[in-house]
Amino acid sequence: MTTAAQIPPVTAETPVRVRFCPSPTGTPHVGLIRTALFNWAYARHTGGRLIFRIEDTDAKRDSEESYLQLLDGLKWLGIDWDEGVETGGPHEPYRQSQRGDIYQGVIDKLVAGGHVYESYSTPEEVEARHKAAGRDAKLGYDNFDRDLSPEQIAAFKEEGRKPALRLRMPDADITFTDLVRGEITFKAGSVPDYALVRPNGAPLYTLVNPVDDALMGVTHVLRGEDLLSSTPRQIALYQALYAVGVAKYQPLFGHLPYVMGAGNKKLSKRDPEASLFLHRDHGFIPEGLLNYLSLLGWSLSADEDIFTVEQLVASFDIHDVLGNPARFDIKKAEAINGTHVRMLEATDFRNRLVPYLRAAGVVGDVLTERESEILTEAAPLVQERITLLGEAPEMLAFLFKQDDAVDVADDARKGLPDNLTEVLDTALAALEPVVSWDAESIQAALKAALVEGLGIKPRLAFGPVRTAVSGRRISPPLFESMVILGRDSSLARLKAFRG
RNA sequence: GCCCCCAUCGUCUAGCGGCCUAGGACACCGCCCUUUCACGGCGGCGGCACGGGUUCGAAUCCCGUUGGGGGUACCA
Repeated sequence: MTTAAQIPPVTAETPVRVRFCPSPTGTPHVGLIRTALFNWAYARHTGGRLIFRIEDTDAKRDSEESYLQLLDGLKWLGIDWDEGVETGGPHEPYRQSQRGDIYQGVIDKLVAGGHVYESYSTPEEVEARHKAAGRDAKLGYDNFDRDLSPEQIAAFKEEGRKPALRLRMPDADITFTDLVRGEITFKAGSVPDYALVRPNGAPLYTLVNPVDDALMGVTHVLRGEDLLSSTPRQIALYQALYAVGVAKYQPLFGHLPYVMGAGNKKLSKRDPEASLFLHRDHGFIPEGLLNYLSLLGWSLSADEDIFTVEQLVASFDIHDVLGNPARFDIKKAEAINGTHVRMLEATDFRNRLVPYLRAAGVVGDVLTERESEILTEAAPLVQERITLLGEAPEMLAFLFKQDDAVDVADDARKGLPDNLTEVLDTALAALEPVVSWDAESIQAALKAALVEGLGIKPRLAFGPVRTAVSGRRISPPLFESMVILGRDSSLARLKAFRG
């Protein structure tokens, strides 16, 4: 721009202040979380501060429930903030719905400084003018009210009309260097004057978002690509805010690529894959989800896909973020989660299973001593077999059931051999004299009797035993499972299954 | 219509002029390990959208085309 009284830019020496400022509408979306994560990682990487602000200026769409979910989600993931709702800070309040007086003060200054003007045109009138002139109605506002004469204004007032307030866009190209995309120029005249305040006096997002960023001293605006085209308007506003003493400097902008769903569409809130809590319910762990989300537009190195949040923080730089949209691939997300599940320390893993077992009704609200013991012994058996914690209940349920309550799955029953009774009888006879009830002894006894004695293949020999004990075709390692169940339970299940 | 963004295996990406007969991961397909299922190991399949430049040399720089996406609100 060529305007005089340039607003100073943020420099490398300016302490980093980033913000995450969602609107509390609906349940947390993975794209939103990725934005929060990158802001957080950049703040932590640079030793800067993260501000958490709530943009609830649309009473019709915002909800308290959604606000609470945002807090819940961030807390679960370990994304914390230095200033903002709940924690407070030097720029309170952090909910825009409570900042009306502040905005009014800024509006007054903008009006007094002549940066905004009254606009009496209704959207319908603008559209009608475009049509009358043979232009596309989609052109947007036509700057009609920019130079209204005092007489015209008086006439509108006479009619009882109330004006919206619009920012006068400078008549010059607007260029800025996007932190992820590089230099971007919007040609002069391509952005019409836009509304900052509704005719009823209510401030719009277009005003309050930059105003709060300015007031809170935000240095790096890292947000979704969908806001890229509103950046020239914000830069123009910043000039005005600087002129009236509200802004100290011009922040840097970085527009993060979209998180796409299947096909070529942005992952929508309707899409189940977009729901943070659905992923949590399925058994994603924070480590795994954060790792995967980081990979959407960023990478640690050429050949490492698995890393911790500490590594993310140590290496994350907004300048390394890619500009192209990334597809959310649930398969890869799960694979990465699985790797993190396996990296968990055994006790930690065991404890994280509890809520999932509880939700599935496998254990009660409070673990009994026996349940706790079973879980401790069984958890290591499934840690390498699941990618999502939610897979554990189905795999472990049989260990917590009464011997007469084991249900047999259809596919398990279908795979049974013709000589089922013979196999079970032989297994029973081999197991009864086993003195030391440990995995090695059980395996040795069964192998000798079935594989060597009966001459059948291991998978055919152990399959019936597995089904009798667990009711499943697939289970944690059989012998270890029988150890956990104990001799009495194991034999009782074999007998019961034989009928 | 106008404005803006994006373009390497199916997907996420490494690559920032010679190290590239393009590397890794997920997915997929084989084989090995194996009491099921996994895990793990080994191997395979598969890509620089197209066309012009610039250069001794281009996936890398420039222009164009095509394709995709977003914006064009008195929503955020």
